[in-house]
Amino acid sequence: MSLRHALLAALSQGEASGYELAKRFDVGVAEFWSATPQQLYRDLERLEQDGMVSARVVEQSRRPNKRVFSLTAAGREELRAFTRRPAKPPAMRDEFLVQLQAVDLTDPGAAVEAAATRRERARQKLAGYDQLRERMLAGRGETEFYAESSQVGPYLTLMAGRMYEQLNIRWATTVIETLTRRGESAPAADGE
Amino acid sequence: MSLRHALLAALSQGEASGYELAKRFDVGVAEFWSATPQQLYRDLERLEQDGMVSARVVEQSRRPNKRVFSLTAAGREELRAFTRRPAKPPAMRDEFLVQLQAVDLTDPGAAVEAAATRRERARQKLAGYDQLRERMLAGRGETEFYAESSQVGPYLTLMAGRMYEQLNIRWATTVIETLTRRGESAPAADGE
DNA sequence: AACTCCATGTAACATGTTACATGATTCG
DNA sequence: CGAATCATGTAACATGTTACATGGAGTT
Repeated sequence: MSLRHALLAALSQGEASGYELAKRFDVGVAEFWSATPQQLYRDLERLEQDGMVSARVVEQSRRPNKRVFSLTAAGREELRAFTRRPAKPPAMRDEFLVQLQAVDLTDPGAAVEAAATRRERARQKLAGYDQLRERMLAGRGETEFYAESSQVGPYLTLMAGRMYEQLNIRWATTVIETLTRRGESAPAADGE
Repeated sequence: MSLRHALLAALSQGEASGYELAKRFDVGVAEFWSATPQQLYRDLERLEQDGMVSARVVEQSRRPNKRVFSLTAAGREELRAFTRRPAKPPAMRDEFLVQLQAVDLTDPGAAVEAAATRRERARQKLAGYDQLRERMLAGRGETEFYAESSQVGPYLTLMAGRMYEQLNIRWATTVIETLTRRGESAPAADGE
């Protein structure tokens, strides 16, 4: 029961429609909680029924109307209560690591390609995060920012995302180099 | 449908019982794929029905008997096919990051504590990984190891786990310092 | 004319989590 | 004697994923 909380946390940064939240969750900011659009729509419904968020229809001229959600007092209270409870340990699901675990019984070429894909993805994510960071800092240094801003939370989670992608880049590079070097010296493990 | 593949990958390192796999998944090695014991038992059943693994009952003297699972030829083939398919992007679920995202509207004290817990956990995981690493290297240097071993896959995933926990330690430290410094200068954001 | 973007949803299905049950053995 | 460890499971429930549906506006 925790996408609900992720949604509340996202809405604590300001109101948004389901579609906008879907983009945030699918693409970028929320590197730490993944969800598909369908989940969002479903859980927003439920949050509304539970009185945690309220929806307001915004009519648009040459676009479909949208329902913009914002936190209610109850929602804010629930979010506060959540932040005081101990957090569950993080859970990861990484198919590429599963594939790599079994690399010794396959063609390492596929793994090298997959690592390159991973690295490229990480670079793009990192670039996105860096832009966001510039916008948040708005010309100030980190120390100034910490003193002035009321957005320390989002900044710290953004830093987590940045560090994570930097790690991905470094690590993927190691994987590529290691497997490539092996492929050269040993003539590849063909068959069993 | 991918815990199945994680199980196949785990079994590619040698046969194991459900209970043993549960420990690997719950505690340590498989930092990159989390699962509860119940899931494992259920999916092992299914894998057996599908002919991907075969079970062998091992009678034990002063312990309950156990069913030890190993890959069948079909299972190994399925695993190979899986490693050749493009991997889905990784998915993370991290409650602490959700809490931190909303830190600006709560007491930062709870977040500092949570960060300290996270750091402690990361240290313990890292220590476990380091031990495992020593055992894998068995006195050899990395270069030697890469040249000799048929366990490059597990080693590389282990490295990913190590780097990830090192990141956690560094990042949690930043969070603690930042929030503590803020708590000193500003007299804490009480109420709204 | 075909395609992408905005915007929201339903329904069916697959996975993951929690609570509970069992029963012997070893450790303090 | 109570707790932890080994070892496996069932059942109920909560979440997450996939496929499909709709429909106007702008873009190539």
